[in-house]
Amino acid sequence: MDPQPANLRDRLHAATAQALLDAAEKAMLKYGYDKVTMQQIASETGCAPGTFYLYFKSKQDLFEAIINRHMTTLFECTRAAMDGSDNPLEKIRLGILACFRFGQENKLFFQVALTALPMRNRALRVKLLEMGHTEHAEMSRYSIEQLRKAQELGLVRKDIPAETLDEFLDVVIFSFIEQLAMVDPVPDVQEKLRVVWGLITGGIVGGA
Amino acid sequence: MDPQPANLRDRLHAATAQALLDAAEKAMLKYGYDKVTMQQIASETGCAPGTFYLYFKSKQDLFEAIINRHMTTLFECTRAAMDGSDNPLEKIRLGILACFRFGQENKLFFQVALTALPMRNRALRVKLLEMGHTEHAEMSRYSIEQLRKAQELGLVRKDIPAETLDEFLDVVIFSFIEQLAMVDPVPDVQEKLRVVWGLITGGIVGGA
Amino acid sequence: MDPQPANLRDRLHAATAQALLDAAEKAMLKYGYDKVTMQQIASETGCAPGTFYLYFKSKQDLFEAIINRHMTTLFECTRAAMDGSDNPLEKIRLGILACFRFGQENKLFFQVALTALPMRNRALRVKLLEMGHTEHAEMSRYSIEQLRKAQELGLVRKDIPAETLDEFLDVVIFSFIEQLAMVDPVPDVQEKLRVVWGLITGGIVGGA
Amino acid sequence: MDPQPANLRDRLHAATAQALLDAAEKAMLKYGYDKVTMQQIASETGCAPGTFYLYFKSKQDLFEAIINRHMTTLFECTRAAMDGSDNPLEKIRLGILACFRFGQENKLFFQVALTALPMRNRALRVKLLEMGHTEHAEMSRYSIEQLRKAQELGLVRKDIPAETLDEFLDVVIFSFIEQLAMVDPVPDVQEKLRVVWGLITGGIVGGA
DNA sequence: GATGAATGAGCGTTCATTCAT
DNA sequence: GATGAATGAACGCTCATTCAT
Repeated sequence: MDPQPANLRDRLHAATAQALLDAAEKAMLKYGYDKVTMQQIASETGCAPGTFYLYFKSKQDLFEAIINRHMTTLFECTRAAMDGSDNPLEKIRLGILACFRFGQENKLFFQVALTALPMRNRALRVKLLEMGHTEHAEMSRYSIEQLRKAQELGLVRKDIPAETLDEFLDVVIFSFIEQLAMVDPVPDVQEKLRVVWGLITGGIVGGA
Repeated sequence: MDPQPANLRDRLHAATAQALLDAAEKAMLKYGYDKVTMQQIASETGCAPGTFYLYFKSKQDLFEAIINRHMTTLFECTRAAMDGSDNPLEKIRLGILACFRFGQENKLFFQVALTALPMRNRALRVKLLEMGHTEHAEMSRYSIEQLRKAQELGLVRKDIPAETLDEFLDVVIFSFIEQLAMVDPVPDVQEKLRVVWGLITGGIVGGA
Repeated sequence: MDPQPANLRDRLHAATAQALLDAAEKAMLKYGYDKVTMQQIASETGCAPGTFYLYFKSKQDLFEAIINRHMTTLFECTRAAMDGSDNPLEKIRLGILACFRFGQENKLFFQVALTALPMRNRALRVKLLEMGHTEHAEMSRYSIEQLRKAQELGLVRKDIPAETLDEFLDVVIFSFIEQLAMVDPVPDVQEKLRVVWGLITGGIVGGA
Repeated sequence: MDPQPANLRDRLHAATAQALLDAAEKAMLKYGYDKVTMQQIASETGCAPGTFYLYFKSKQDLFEAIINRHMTTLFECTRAAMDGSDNPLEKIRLGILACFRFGQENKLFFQVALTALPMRNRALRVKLLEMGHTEHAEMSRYSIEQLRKAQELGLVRKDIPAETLDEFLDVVIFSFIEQLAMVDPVPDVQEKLRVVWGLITGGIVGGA
């Protein structure tokens, strides 16, 4: 993300912040955002409560830093995956696969995020924008663009606007990520995608 | 639910509890679960904070009673709506329509519930079970039964188990209820259902 | 001060507030404003920390209530005393005597106030005005008026403006009150006044 | 005070301490004693917070060192000024003039000192003694001696003990210094002294 | 049953001070 | 000697809950 930090001091600062973030994330996961106290986080992290305030200006700020970190990564992964094909519908499929993989690899994170944020779709978008995230909006724009192209190519139905289709995708994907995050043991992601993609493309009536 | 309360005392107790619930709900809606204090709820209700503790054992309990009441109503409405047809697929469609209507008519409730509860699908189910709700499970059972019948009649694809289809429905429906709750002004429910039902049945590829 | 409180509840509330004020004052006296903590005040008062926040909105507010109470009383006593004569110079003398008496009878209060407030004269006036006190300003106005009358009657020197004379009085009186507050055992107030009045009227050169 | 520091090391130490004191003073003046934090002082000084603890054992100690420095200077100036005449009353007048000048030239310092210390007269004396200051006591002794001489020469009234007269002077002078410190723009010191000296010598009744 | 004043544990946050480097 | 990241005790304040009336 920041490949050349200005100098040694800044690099150390950033590294410590990351370490604290890792530890805080774990603690928040254990108890949930509202329930966990700064003293608990500190004591589980093995440092003093004051220490966090050298790196994050409040409990809320600490939490947002955790969210930010993952969201940025998620959007980067997804975007990279979508570049794996030129076919717009296949781009969408690859993006979803990336999201599922990410969800599976970051189960704990989602477990917290899902309980701490008003994480329903609409609310989440608003929240992310408030937190200065533009990635999600960009992501949506790109996704809608692909859907439109797919419509032009006759790969996707044209009687529903691309924006509505995107919303539908958002909803379904997000819910399945949640499922991956909450279910233990981890299900087979490829298999899961096969089913979800089947439902997304064919609905519950039309089938293979 | 309890058509014959044991005696006058119990009947009075239940009536008062309902009145308190009405008032508390309004107050919680106004400020949100975490933000509102018991003194605020009491003062808006026009009674003393202590009074609530004669009817509910904690703030959390009070909140859950509010959720319960609506959930029960929601399940009753949905079930009643599904009886409007003998065709299993049409039963599902009518059920969804009922859910949408309910969501639209109880926007405020959902706005609170969605921010106060870990309301994602899986989490919600767990929560509802913890809270002693069996309705949702029963609902699912009934819904799965209809889906299976629809599969047998060739109305619904057979390559995906009815349980998975139900989960898919759950996810999509819940998300659209959220959308109805969060969006202002209230969208046209019939039109919304047409789109969602189109996506549910036909997916994003096959069209009408 | 408030001879007919609206009703029983308000009367009880006011009485409790006064009792808490008494206790808090004692505790603040013991440790000083900055040093004393709300828990200390509470524990010395024999109540819980939260209780104070039912009557005063912050530590600062509690402190100001203590100051206000005494300042109001002080100004009332002084004013009443000044009515004891028609001669403007004698009015001034009687006012000073009242201040001294008050200072002597409220030693503890002054000991706190003098350490907690930026109690130097100028700063004090500003502070009192910020706190919504107009009494001191009114007092000054009345005092200056008397000095002007005394000047007209040839009782007081005319080469210095009445405002400057008043400032001089303020300074000297306040310092002597401090002396009375800080010295133990309590000196003879009448004797003290005799000396101070001698200095005020005659300076260090002219004598009786 | 310490004209021959034992050795180079001590001399360096003392020099550094002075430099830190200069910087800390500026920072304290900027924010006030209670408000300013050690990190602020350090960052404005351009050194690390820890550094101060090599020279001063606490924040309080640092503050007292600042006070001490000024007090010592004040007493030296005053004493020097008093040597400007052989007439004991004129000595007093010259001393007061020196105090006023000093107050005027060190407005910022007094502004801090007056809000940070329990600066009323008595309290200040006690404080200064606690801090190891003997200068003020010496000053008083010298001042009282002059007053006594003036009494013997018939220059000053004899019905009031020299100690009481000195206290009176202290009070009046201190208050006028405060006035000089708090008022902006700086008043004419000579004119101020004329008025104060008039009041000190002649009181409010006898005049020029 | 209803009250509401009182409770007090526990919160997020600050900042003078320390000590390993 | 100088550093500054880390400390952690202590702060003012909140609010779900209780219980004497």
